[in-house]
Amino acid sequence: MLRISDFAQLSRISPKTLRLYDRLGLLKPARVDSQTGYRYYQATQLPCLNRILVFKELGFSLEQIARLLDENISMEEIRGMLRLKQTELQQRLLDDRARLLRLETRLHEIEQEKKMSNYDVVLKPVDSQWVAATVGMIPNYQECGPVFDELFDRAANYALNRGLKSIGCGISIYHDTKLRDRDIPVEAGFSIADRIPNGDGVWIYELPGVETMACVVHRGPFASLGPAYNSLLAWVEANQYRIVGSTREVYLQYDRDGDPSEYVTEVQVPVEALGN
Amino acid sequence: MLRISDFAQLSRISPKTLRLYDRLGLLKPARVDSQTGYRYYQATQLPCLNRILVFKELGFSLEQIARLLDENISMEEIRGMLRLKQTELQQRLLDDRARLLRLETRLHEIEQEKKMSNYDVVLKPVDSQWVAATVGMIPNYQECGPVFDELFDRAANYALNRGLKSIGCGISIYHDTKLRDRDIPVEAGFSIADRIPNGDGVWIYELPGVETMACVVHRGPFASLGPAYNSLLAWVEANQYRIVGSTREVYLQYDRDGDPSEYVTEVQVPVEALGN
DNA sequence: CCTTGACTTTCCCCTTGGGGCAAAGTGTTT
DNA sequence: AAACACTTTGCCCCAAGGGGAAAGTCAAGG
Repeated sequence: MLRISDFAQLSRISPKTLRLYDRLGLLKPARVDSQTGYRYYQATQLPCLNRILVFKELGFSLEQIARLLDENISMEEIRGMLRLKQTELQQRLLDDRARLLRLETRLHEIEQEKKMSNYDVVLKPVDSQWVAATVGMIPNYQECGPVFDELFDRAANYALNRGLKSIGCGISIYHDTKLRDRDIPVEAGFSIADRIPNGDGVWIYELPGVETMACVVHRGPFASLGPAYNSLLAWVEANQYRIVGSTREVYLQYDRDGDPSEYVTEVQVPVEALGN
Repeated sequence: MLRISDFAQLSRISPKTLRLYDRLGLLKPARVDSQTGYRYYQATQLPCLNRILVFKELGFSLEQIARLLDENISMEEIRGMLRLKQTELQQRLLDDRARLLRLETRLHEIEQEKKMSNYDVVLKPVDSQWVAATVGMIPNYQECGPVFDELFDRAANYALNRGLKSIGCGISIYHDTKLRDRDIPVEAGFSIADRIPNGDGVWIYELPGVETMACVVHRGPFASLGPAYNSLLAWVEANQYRIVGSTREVYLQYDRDGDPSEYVTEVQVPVEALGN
């Protein structure tokens, strides 16, 4: 009969941990002195402990291990749990590889430019939302202000006249950004909470959600959005994603008569992981 | 000015989490009403939050992120932290790959044999230890009992006559196991707590520790050690390790006149990861 | 036989990054 | 003025133990 610290030394598991395993029912001591509460173990319990350690090393929680050690468990169920853990591990490998790539991209950037980019690209899902949108065409990216003003005004006036008490953020959508850099078709509109009918060249529809949207937030006038786009697109390429939809701009903070340096705009582009 | 849940919706971060970041100094609200304690945020704080999210996604702790966002941090220090995280991630990738391999090995075993092996192989470091050992030669693995008995007796008697109050586990070491299966040179001895001089063909020396020892525990008579060896060696090969030292047997529970089915023996083989 | 030191027990608090819930206070709308 | 949505702080919870305290237990030395 071994005392707890002897068994601990034999197995290289701390007494604290052995007490925990006792409490959780993973490994009961061979005998517990009912007078003193002292735990006594036997060397024959080492194989059982080793099985616990193997499962732990494979990434199972102590609760799952308790299930795996249960007498009444079928081989089928064990296999199922292993399979589940397998796909879980595979997923984590993929995630970690992507993470490492992002980290190395950032390291490169720091080492090349001696500073950190002003833009941080995040991936997030975007929910679908109802919008009141107008459609137009801008001549190019420099002279689009007046066109947008008119499009947004039309959408806003229509929605408010139709009884909406408030409208959400302004949103614009650029289609075909790759094929042309002039005479670009755009949508401009607002997210809305309540549904109203179409009319006056204003379409009410549900802008679909996007599972993975690469986003960057820009602060300042629209004329300085260029670097934000550059950062976003460089990130997408460096981290092995592919653009799978239309670019959006969300005007989080905007006041036509306010200080442009206070504008806050989120640029969003739907992406999909390239590699596997 | 946005209330906490508005800002939460904008950033897809829960109010709870925003409060936590406030408390940890990661992201203070633009204004806190001193009367009510209400937190008010501004859209211009989104870039800062996004930087936090990026670092979090890279695997940094909130405490580390607080350091990374500190104004007084140098580019050098940031680079250092990123580099550290990089090697950490690389190591985790290696570990996870090994883990996955072990898991798949086990799954294969279950699917082939419809049951789990009786032996669980664990990796652990083994410390160096002082031993009192004798050297001998066994004709083969079947008829080694008498030789071992004599070798162990000699070592034990010598140690006890030299004043040692107690001796530790019996240990035997097999050299050259690959080159021959008969006339095998072996060492047999005991771990000891105090150092005594050599003599009578008994060597006192420090058995070196092993960084990574693949171990399996067998319960039962020595004659049935074969399957334990088979499991251990099969595991080493399937999981891409290489044997880098002499096999050891540690007799954790042994009584020459006791019931052999109660014997507990640990078979140890020093290994090293093959792949990289 | 007694003391001493090593060991063991239980109990409580701590770690990360929040989630859940309760009570009490605020803000906006009808 | 009441109703309802929102916010605040505070407390407990998760996993797998680590650290330490107070009290009890064991074996060896004097």
